[in-house]
Amino acid sequence: MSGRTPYYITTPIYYVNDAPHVGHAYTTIACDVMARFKRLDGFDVKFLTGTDEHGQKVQKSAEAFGTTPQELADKNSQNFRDLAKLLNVSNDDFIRTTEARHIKAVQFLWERLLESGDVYLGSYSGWYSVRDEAYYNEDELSVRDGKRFAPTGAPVEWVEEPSYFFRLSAYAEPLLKLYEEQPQFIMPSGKRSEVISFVKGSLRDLSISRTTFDWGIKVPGDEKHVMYVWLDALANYITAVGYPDTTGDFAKYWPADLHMVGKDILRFHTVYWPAFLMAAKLPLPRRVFAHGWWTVEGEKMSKSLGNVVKPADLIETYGLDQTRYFLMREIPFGNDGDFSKRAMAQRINVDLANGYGNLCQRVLSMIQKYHGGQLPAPEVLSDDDHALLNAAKGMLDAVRTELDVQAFNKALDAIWHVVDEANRYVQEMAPWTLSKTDTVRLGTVLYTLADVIRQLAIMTQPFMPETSNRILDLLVVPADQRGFANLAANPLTPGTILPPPAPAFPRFVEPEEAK
RNA sequence: GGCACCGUAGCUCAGCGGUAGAGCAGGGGACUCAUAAGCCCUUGGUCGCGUGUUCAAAUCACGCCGGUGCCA
Repeated sequence: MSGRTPYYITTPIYYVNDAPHVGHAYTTIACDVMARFKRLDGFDVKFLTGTDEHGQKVQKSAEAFGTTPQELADKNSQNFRDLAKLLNVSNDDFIRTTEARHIKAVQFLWERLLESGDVYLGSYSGWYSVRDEAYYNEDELSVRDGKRFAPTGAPVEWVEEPSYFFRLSAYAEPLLKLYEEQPQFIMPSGKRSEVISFVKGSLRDLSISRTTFDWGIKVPGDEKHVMYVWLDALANYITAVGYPDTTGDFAKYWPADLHMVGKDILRFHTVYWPAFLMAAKLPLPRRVFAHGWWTVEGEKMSKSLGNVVKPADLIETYGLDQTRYFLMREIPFGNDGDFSKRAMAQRINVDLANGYGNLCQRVLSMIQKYHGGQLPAPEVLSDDDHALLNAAKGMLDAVRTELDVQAFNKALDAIWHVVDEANRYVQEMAPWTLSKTDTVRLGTVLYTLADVIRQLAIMTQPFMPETSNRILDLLVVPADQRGFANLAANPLTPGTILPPPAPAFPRFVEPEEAK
């Protein structure tokens, strides 16, 4: 009885040569928020993440470590699996490009590309950067000390070898038509303009196989060649829904609703990938969203500066939900952002501890203090009560609208509007006075507040699952009544005995410098 | 070099033709349920510079300066 609408969302697959940093965490958390939101909103969600394991760079690293590429991949893939767990991410699958299911899918896809007539054997000569796993033109390079470097600063080497090519040049028109007809295929819109101008500037055919190393998926029927790592990698999105079997999960989930990517890999996802899919006669994903980068205290993150922020350290220092909240709230998704201790502490203290957390604490404490911990029953509702309840009622639509375009920060703004209204309501109703003058009215006020907190906690689940659930526990909301359908349908039951409250978000105090 | 985008309060940004806005930070006040939190009030900007269009310009056009991105 699955009448639920499917929703398929993916992170990029992370390259096993990298160590997990805050950028990986950011992408993954953003996807997790979307996935959790959609599930609570009644969708049948598939949320995929995983690792990209082939390529010359991995082979070289393995050689340098005196190990095999497979061993290196096994070890480092596990780091990303651990990261997902550490971040409390709710992915439904974790794909590795070295898995049999993927190799089978990619080889099948290759044959479809061959059939399309858009793959031909030629020979490639040009500059290649192993570090970037990308080809460059002569005029893009700079020369230092007699060596050539890509615009990214990565060294390049001259490669000359037989290679299969994909006739990407034939896809300029269809791609431009796609961008035109589906304006939200590439987001944010600034990135869309960049891709359009890139495609208009003429596309060259793409080399899609290599013969000078062998850590990759073999080209069917010509095993001297391994496939270009990006062709291999991009296909993970269809492997995970069962391709080449196009019934079952593929029929249900494909095309993907959202590929979330960092801005560095936008071109692969908005030019190469749709072109491959068109050639293979498969439906195209609905949206690719490119998010920005985080700097640290105003500086670019880099190994040489030694300022790379590790997710585990953030969680250790600030807490998991606090970190998730900060990353989603601090900047408009798509923009670059700056991570600073000051901004982090401010968000935690102002929004979480003083705003949301303290609201819960003061209300629940008053229920203990004035009502013996038993949830009061509401009597006649006043205009003030209705105003607050209506604000809460409006949250879901507002948040849904914002998350439909990945405006995580605006979604949180909308929720916090209600937090602020509720704190104001407490002040205006002054339950501490009512406790002496009008206990009937007191009961109504406290009940109203408790139910608004219930709705807030339901709404914050996608962003801060752990703490939200703790708040819902304090309100004794049954586990099966925490979906968005329960917002209006299942208000709190008067008379319920509530446990003694505990603060949801502690204030963050910078540890004293040890002297 | 070409094409985009950006330059608005100390900070981050919204507004994009009709008497300058929000959050945070700063200042003051009344309260006390609460995580010394919350609430109310408040200081603060010739909207990068210049010219033009218009009855009217942060808002449109052109030029310049400064910054960012993509491409070459």
